Amino acid sequence: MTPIFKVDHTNCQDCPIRHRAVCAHCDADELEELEEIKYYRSFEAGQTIIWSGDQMNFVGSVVSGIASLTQTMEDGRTQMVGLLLPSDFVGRPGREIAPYDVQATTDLVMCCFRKKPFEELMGTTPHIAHRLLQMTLDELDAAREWMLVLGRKTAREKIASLLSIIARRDASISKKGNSGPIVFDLPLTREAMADYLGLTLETVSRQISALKKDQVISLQGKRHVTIPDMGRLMEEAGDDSDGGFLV
Amino acid sequence: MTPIFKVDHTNCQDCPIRHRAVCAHCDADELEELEEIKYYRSFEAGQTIIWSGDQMNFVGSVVSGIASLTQTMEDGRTQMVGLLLPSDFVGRPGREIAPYDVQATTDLVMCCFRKKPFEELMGTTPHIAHRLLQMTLDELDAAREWMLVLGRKTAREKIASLLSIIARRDASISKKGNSGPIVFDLPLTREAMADYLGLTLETVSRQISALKKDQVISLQGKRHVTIPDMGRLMEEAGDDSDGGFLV
DNA sequence: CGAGCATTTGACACATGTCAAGATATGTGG
DNA sequence: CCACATATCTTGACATGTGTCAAATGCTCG
Repeated sequence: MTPIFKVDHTNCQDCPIRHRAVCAHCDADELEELEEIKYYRSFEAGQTIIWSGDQMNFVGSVVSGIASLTQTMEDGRTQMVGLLLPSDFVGRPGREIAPYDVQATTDLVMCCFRKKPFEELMGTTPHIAHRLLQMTLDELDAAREWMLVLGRKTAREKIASLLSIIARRDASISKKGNSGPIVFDLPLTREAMADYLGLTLETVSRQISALKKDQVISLQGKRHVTIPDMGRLMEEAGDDSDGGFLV
Repeated sequence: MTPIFKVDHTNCQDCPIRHRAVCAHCDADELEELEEIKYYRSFEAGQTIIWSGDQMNFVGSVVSGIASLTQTMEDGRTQMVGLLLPSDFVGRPGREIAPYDVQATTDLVMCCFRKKPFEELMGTTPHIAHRLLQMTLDELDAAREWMLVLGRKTAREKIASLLSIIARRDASISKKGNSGPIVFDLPLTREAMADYLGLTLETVSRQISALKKDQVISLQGKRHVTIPDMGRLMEEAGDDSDGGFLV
């Protein structure tokens, strides 16, 4: 059933996330140790990778595709609490039980490590532990940034915030000149966007239509977005338009 | 002006947060190194400890009292993104500029470390780095828990969630038998609660009145709260009442 | 070509925000 | 110790943004 997507590299040296993932700071020796406990897994869009409450017997990195972390209340209300992009880390060393659902939002490849050996490796290779601390602190900042969005922004600002985050990420990968229009594909359905933003999918749809009418964005099809003026979008997001963002 | 509150211990061995803070796993030698770069600072309720955008030249632990992290938009909307209790860590090794305001919500004592030496110590004493990773992962979980509150809960559920968090914390410190009424003082003004919950202070006030009318809570004065039935409160919070909480 | 999703749009309800007044605590100076 | 001044909190009336329910439209893929 599960299709195996191509992993077009075989060793860590050629890995596309080599310099950004949890293994970023590792030297050749350390990589060799990681190679021994790693394996690739592929998931198709929509598949659940880990169920909240499950035993977690691996941790790992997203190699390609997008995954989401979601929490669900008993009555079915759900909130996405994290969006995992290539190089992001999944799982928590030292914890047995998964606290959220992890789902593949798009087709996805993960580089997994068996949990026990990985935890042991953490103790002996400070480079891994240190990198994981950095990444966790970054995620904490991102989560707090998102708390402002959820708690204080209007629906329109929420949509603009989400679009500018995705646009910024795409820009940081494809390194275009930073003026001129930005173009990308939305990797999320309206429902996923709603779950991320704490809105309903109807409100998401309405606000996207409104932004389109006001020419803040334009759409080709449902998913292909063009942003003629990034500064304008960031104003709509309620952020400082001078983009004061520290990477 | 700034009153100096009593710090009734002089060395780390007698410190009330010795076994919970970033130094928890340190052995005697490591503590000695920390002693050399530490100093205490006191703040009175309402004082700002660090302004967003400021240079940060120290990191540290909350010894007593409560601090809050807040983000502010240009038009003045503010969202609290973290509540720091005794033993919680302030600041981020490897970062120059503070991303949020840090304020003393109550009178507060911090155990500060000069940033540079602390960062060096992190490199040489894995116990500190490891503990900081643990604590950061815990904070990340708390932040994500809070994203569900902000994004999906009603005003009444938000208030109940906040009360149950504070109640749970107080219970974990004062270790009462876990049935029977719980009593505590609210350390937050209605406005601070509103900023934490993404509400207005009027809505906070109304919902507290409503919970009081429905006998979920009772008040003696404005700040002194009694919870006759913790399970009931957690139902109101929309959480599983069987308290499925992993410490 | 038709079935099944994803998305858009409309009408209406309701929760929460806004603005304004009063009430209750808290502290200060006479 | 009292009286006033100030901050905090409560309550009311009304406005509005977002949710809910329902139907129509547009895609995608067998």
